[in-house]
Amino acid sequence: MADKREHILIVAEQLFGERGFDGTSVRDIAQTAGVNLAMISYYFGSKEKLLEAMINFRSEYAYGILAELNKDQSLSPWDKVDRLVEFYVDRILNNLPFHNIMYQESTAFRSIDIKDKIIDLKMRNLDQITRIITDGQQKKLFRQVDIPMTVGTIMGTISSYTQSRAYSCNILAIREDSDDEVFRTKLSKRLKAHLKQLLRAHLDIRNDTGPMEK
Amino acid sequence: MADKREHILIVAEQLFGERGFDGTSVRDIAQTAGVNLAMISYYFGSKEKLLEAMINFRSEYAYGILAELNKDQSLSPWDKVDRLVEFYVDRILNNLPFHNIMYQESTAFRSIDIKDKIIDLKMRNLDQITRIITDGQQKKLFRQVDIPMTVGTIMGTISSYTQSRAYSCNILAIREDSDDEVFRTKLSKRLKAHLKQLLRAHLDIRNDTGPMEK
DNA sequence: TTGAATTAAACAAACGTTTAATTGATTTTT
DNA sequence: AAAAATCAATTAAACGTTTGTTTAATTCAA
Repeated sequence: MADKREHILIVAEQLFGERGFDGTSVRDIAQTAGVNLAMISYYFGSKEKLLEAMINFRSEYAYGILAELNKDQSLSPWDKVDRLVEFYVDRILNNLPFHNIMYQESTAFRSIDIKDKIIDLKMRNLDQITRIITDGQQKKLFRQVDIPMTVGTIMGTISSYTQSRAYSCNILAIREDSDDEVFRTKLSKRLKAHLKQLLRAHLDIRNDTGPMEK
Repeated sequence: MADKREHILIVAEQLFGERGFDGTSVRDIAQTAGVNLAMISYYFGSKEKLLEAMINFRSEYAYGILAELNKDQSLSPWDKVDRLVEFYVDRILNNLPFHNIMYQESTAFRSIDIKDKIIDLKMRNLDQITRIITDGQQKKLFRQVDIPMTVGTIMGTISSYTQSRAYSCNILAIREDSDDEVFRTKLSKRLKAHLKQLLRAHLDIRNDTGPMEK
């Protein structure tokens, strides 16, 4: 085992993601990770600090890519939106356990530290997406929309299908015990296609609301 | 206290909604409800069956209204979509604790009974909304969209803002300790406006995707 | 030999649930 | 009408686990 500390983090991520923070005991983690119970206190101090360490561990890598997307001058705003959708769907689907934890922990307020970290993460997301959309607006391609709500739509749509595997499999018309890869592939395609179509219509300046046909 | 059993259910709903199922002890519930600890086993059998009873208790009332909306012949599909948005935003915002529980419990699989109940609830929602949208499609007002994904968008957008009060208050530009009513009113307005605008663009047959301006 | 890594064992507290006794009102019997 | 019986409602206490954390001893490499 190369890095025992990291190994514990990954095992804990899996379990927290499946059973929730309160639904997972430190004994569960220790046993699954194949380490002694006391090692968790030894490395992290407490169960709660383990969660905090996990958020730090996973947050770092997420920042770079979106910022890069924004810098790329060669991409049109429309291309950027498509890339954005692909980026988020891929990132969430490839990190389902962690996403589930963030998802659950943003409701529960475990500690001020953790709460602030999660809000910080969300704010950065919002900030990056805001730049992409305002850029499109300045170039007269996108219409005026409620940007924070639009971000909620993107994240919320994805979450609503990562949250309940049973329901999702039902919709995707695959067996509930299907391979994880099959599940992700099917869901990824479906989500990306939907979100792209949705955002094209939502953002396009030519779709600014005229009178409705009755 | 008129109906002690119901009173326990309501208190438990509050606590589960705030702290999660695993984060709430039966002693918490008993103390907050002002009843003896043993009464919870006496009335419900177990903590898990209390949750099940709660889902039954809350599920019943939800069905009627949407079905009625579908029957109403005088409303155009566009009107129905607007009503739909208003119905869902209101219902969720007026039942935040229960919504949070459903939200959390659809990830955790507490028991097969509970899982099935939640899926059943979701399926009924999907079914009702499907009727509204296919109706609009048959009348050549709505274009072809991925209906289950669109439902996910509606529910997910709302959830993404009911899930984390701290973040939402940040976006709504109100203080985090604002009155509950203030929070709901502001969020309701914002969500309804956004979702209506979004769905108008998304569903309108005139917005069927032509080539994008570059 | 020093100090970090690892262990089994123990800790007190909290957990969900059960027990056995008691209350209080309603029904049945005298 | 009074007494007895019945049964659901309620209680304090205890049950056996499980919880997160700590201790003190031991291993192991530097």
